[in-house]
Amino acid sequence: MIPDDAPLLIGNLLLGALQPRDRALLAPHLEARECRRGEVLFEAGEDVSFISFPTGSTVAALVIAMRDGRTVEVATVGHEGAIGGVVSQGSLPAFSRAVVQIAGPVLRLETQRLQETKAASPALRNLFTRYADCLLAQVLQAVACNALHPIEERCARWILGLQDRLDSEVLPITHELLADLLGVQRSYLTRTLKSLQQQDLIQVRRGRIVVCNRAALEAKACECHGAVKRHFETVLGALCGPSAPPVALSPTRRRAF
Amino acid sequence: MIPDDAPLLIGNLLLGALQPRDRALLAPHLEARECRRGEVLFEAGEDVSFISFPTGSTVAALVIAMRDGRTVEVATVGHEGAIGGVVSQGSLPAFSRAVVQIAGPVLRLETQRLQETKAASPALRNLFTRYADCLLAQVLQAVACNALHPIEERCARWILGLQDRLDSEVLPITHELLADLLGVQRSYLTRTLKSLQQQDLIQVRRGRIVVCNRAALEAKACECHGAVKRHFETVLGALCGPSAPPVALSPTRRRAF
DNA sequence: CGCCGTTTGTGCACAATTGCACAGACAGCC
DNA sequence: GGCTGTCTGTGCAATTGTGCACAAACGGCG
Repeated sequence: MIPDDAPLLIGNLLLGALQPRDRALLAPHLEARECRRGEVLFEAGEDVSFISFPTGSTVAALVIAMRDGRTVEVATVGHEGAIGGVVSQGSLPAFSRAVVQIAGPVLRLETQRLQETKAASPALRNLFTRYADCLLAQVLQAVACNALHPIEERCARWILGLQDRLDSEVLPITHELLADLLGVQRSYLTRTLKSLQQQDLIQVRRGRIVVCNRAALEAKACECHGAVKRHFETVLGALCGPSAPPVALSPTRRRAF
Repeated sequence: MIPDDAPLLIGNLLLGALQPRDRALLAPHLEARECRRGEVLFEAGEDVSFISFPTGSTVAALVIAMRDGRTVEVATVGHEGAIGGVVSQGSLPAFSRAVVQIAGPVLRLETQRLQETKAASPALRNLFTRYADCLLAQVLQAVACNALHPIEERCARWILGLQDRLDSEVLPITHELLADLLGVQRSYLTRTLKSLQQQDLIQVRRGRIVVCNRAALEAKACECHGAVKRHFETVLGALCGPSAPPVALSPTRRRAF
């Protein structure tokens, strides 16, 4: 059992935004787990029995695999949200696989418990509905982004998104993995990263990417990152933003998600 | 006021799948409207005060516009679903624009009415949650599809989707419009359509596309169309499928959506 | 019938991206 | 300190898609 105000619990913005009373309803049922990179939270077609709340710098992703084996990330979730049955909320089969991309601590909750608690608390219901709306917005934007924007811009966008969630300049990811997530060819992605490096936006290291000029990277990225972030701020900002309980990160570096 | 069993009302699969009792809760608040092609149901950023149920062969789309003016369709909704606040369900700002693509009758309902009715009926809540899950699945698949599949396959997929909703071989759409929806160049789309025509899958006419070999078109299309359709059948099939009230279409030609 | 605006067809240069092959570099481990 | 497996860099041909210009075809309307 986790204390209501445990840092772990507050390390997820959704959970952190709850009133102490609502948080107390969930806390007894939350299970802390450490997830490794690559760990599959649920597989496409499976019933989703747990909802996971990444905390700290843990990041998970919804991934769709095609018959030919190629995969793409279709949604990313960090400590700003939750993964699994966010929309369906029942015992429906998952449409996509969920994979841990950046290892770290996660809080798990049985889907059914969440359902019960939602029934009991309008504020909690409201919060999750708002998050679902944001998740959908993120995915809608990704559809458009993949249709219209060249890889370099999408790559820059993706780096920004990961940095927001990690809150660090150093992103532990290989070209290979990033290429898979973007759904592009590894060798071309290497060239793209090198191009970004030549523009002094990032530095490419073995197994990691270092952001050295965030502002310029934002300028290089497509507008999609900003559009989604703005929606999060509009819809969840008052709840998870500045007025939310402080997170264990240096204040000047806190971001919306 | 619309009678509970009016053909118009049953012409939307979601409304048609409701128990007569639940349908009676909504019916008094439904407003029938005729929509023209191009009509904007709501604009991005606006609060969504109405939810619209396309009936018959009316088709609407969620569209995202980029700063440079280019647009893409990010979700399509026909008589299998509903558009507007399906997920957010509250008075949150819409993330994307909603546009009528194929003119026809639509039933409108104030978002707030739907909220009230949901509060009163678990079955209705369940149905809408299921639909929201399917909508999300459709969008997730579109993210992957746009990332991985060449235009010809996506084009074939799109044609199948429209045909499902229209239930006709003849699709009233111009190259120009279709290119906008897919987010590709008109001149290239013309070539793509011609290629599909040369394979005897479709016939290209001025202002319309005629499907002449559905099966072969399905083979040419990417797997995405099938994957989404399967999810609809799994999640909504028992409700909106064969066991649902008959729709005014010839039985052999009925499709899942 | 003939005109006119819209829609479609096509040519061409070139940019973006794939696909594949292979060399080199790094980091951890024994 | 050297081996080994993973990760990164790069060369090159082929394909896919863009961007633009302009001609041709169609169909409704007066």
